[in-house]
Amino acid sequence: MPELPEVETIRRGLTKFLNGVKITKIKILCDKSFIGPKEVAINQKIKAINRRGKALLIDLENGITLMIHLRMTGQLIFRGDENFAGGHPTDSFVNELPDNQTRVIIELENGTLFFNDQRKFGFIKVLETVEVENDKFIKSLAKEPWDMTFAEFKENLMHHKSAPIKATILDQKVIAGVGNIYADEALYYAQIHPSYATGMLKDAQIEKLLEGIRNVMQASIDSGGSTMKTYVKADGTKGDYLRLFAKVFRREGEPCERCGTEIIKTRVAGRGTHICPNCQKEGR
DNA sequence: CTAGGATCCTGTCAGC
DNA sequence: TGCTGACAGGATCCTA
Repeated sequence: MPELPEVETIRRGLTKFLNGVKITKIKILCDKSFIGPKEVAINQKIKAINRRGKALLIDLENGITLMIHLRMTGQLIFRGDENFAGGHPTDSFVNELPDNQTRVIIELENGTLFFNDQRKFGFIKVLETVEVENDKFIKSLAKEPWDMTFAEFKENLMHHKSAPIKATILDQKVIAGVGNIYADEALYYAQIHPSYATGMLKDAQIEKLLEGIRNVMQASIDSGGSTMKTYVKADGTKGDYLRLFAKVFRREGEPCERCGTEIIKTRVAGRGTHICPNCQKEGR
């Protein structure tokens, strides 16, 4: 999924259910999915839940932090008096758990948190809270979109002058939290072709792109991200949270909201890419 | 140093 | 039906 808005949505949701709650047991079903000694987290209360880029950081009272990265297919599903689910949206949000994609089970005083991950790219990692900032991934992460100035963004971009702009903004060292959905959405917003060479961008385009990244992510957070609520609507039918804010992502064949031209799907930087071929012309 | 491709892993879907 | 290859909301490692 799990790009910045989805992780932020999970952070907010889990904070509501897990803050101040004690972890009683951790069951690891897939060794690859849990890095470090689980014992240090047992019988510890959750003190705070933070986020950096796409990484979720669960701080415990004893100075331990559980860093969770969902990568492509991770999901966190809480079952208790109330239920909450976020991450890669699949039927596991509502199915009986554990299921065949459950990798770690964290039992708490007030319920159970399931870490599900079809492709096993994601992980939970045990760190000392004071060492989080020295973690290789966290350390190399650029600033959050809302903390980054135009000048910083431009400087980071210009380390990749010949790369396609889409590849550049997917680089977490350039700006934190952008993934395949928001890259496409932000480039559509700024009317820049994803293949355009980064070094060719004008200041006005860079400005618009940063604005686009912020706006599309904020719109997703405001719409509730990919949660159980957006996955299953109140009447029990399935929703699609992408439709709440996405203008191009998975909308190939539909008319562009701005000009009516049919949105197409293509391939840039090795990733599926959605554009309006009229609003985002090659070579600009 | 950057750029681009392969790689980790499992499941699904389109096309024979 | 059964097989095959492509692809998937991410990041790292390897090579040029």
